[in-house]
Amino acid sequence: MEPLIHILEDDASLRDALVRFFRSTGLDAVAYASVASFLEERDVNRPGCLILDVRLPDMDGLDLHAQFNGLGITLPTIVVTGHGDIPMSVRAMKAGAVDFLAKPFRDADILAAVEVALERDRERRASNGEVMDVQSRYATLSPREKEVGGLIVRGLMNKQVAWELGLSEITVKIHRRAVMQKMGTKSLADLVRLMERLRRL
Amino acid sequence: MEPLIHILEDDASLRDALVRFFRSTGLDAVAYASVASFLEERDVNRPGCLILDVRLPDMDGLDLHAQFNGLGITLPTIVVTGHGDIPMSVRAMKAGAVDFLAKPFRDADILAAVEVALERDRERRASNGEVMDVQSRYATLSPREKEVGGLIVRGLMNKQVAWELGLSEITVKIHRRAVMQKMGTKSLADLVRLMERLRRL
DNA sequence: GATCGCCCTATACCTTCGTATAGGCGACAG
DNA sequence: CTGTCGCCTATACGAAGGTATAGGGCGATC
Repeated sequence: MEPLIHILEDDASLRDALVRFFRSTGLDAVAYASVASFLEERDVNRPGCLILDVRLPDMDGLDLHAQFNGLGITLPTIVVTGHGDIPMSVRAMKAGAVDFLAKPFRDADILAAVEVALERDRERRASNGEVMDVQSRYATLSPREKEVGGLIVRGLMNKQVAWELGLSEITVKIHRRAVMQKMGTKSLADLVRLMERLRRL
Repeated sequence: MEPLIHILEDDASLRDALVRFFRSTGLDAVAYASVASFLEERDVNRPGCLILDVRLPDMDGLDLHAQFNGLGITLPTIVVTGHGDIPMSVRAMKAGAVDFLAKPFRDADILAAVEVALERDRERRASNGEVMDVQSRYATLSPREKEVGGLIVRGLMNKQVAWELGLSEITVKIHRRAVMQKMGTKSLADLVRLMERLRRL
C-alpha cells in the first residue's frame, strides 16, 4: 500500500501548502484540522508518518505524542512548531520524534524528515509483521506444548523435559513434534531463533 | 569501579561549580579545559558520562560528538550550551545525546540527566562485556570449526554439513564437539543463542 | 628433525531423537 | 450420545547425535 502522510496542523494555509507540496513530489498526503478527525479517519493498516503541530485547537501536540507512545500508536512523527524553544524540541526528540522543525522550515527539510520517517515505518512494519506471524502461530500451541517447547528451547533433553513435567519421554516427543509443526520450523535451531524473537517483546 | 563524570566546559566558573556540585552529591567528577586533555587523561575502562559544551576552545562540541560516535567512543553524552537554538538541540539529540540543556540550567536538571546517562552506560557496558566474552571465545575456533558451527546453527544435520563441506560425518562430529566446548555451551539451543548475539554486531 | 596444532578419517558402541502404530481418559459441542 | 480434541502412555525401529579409540598428512615453530 502507498504510504500516507498525515498532517495535523493548526494553520490552514500551511496545511494546504504542505498537502500540495507532498502531492507534487508524488507522495500522498492528507490534512486534519483536529485530533479527533485524525483519530477517526486514519487507516491504521496503511503505512505512513505524521506531521504534528505542537499547538493544536483541541490538544497539546507533545502530550498527544506522549499519549501515542503509551498507546502503542507508533506512527513515526515529525513535530513542527511556530513558537518552540529548546526544552520543547528536546522533549519531542526524547519521546522518539523523527525530527523537530521550527516554522518557517524549508521544503527540503520537511521532505528529508518525511523520507526518514517513512523508512522507519517500513522497517517497523516489516519486523512487526514477522513478530505478529510468529505470535499467531505460538497462540495455536496447547498449554502443554508451550511448556514442552519452552524447556526444549532452554536446551533440555526429552527425558529431562519428561522428568521436569512428570511425563513419559514418548509424550514429550509427541508434544515436541507438534510444536515444531505448528511453529513451522524444520530444525531445533530455527525453533530457538523463533522463540527468542517472542521473548524480546 | 565508581562512575566518573567528565566535564568538557569552556567557562571556568561553571566548570568548577559543576565539579563541586557533583562531588557534593557523592558523584566523582573531573573537568577538562580542552578536548585534547580529555582524550589524554580519561580512563576508557572507567564507567561514566560526559557533559559537553557546544562551544569549546579547540573544537565544536557537536562535531566532536559526531566524531565520537564514528570512532565507537560511546560515553553517554549530555550537551550543554550558552547560545543554543532548536536545530542545534535536534542535531545533538539525533546524534544520540542523552539530553540537551541550555544555560543556565538547574542543578536538578543536570543531575537527572547525569543519572540517566550513567544508567545507560551501565547497561551498555554490561551487554558489551557479554558480547566481548563471546567474541573472544569465538576467536579461538579454527576456520573449519567456524564453518561447521555456522552450518550447524543454521539447522543442518551432521551429514548435511559433511556433504556441504566435502567431509565425512565423523569429522563434522569432532568439529562440532570442539565448537561446543570452546564456546562453553552444553546444548545446541545455547549455541544458537550465542551465535545469534554475535551476528547482531 | 621433532614437536605441536590443525585437519581429516575410520570402526565401534551407546544415547537421544523422530516416527509409526495403537490405545485410554476426560472435556466439550453438536 | 457420538465425534472431536487435548492429553497421556506404550512398544518398536530406524535415523541422528555423541564418545572413545586409533590412526595419517600437513605446516609452522623451535
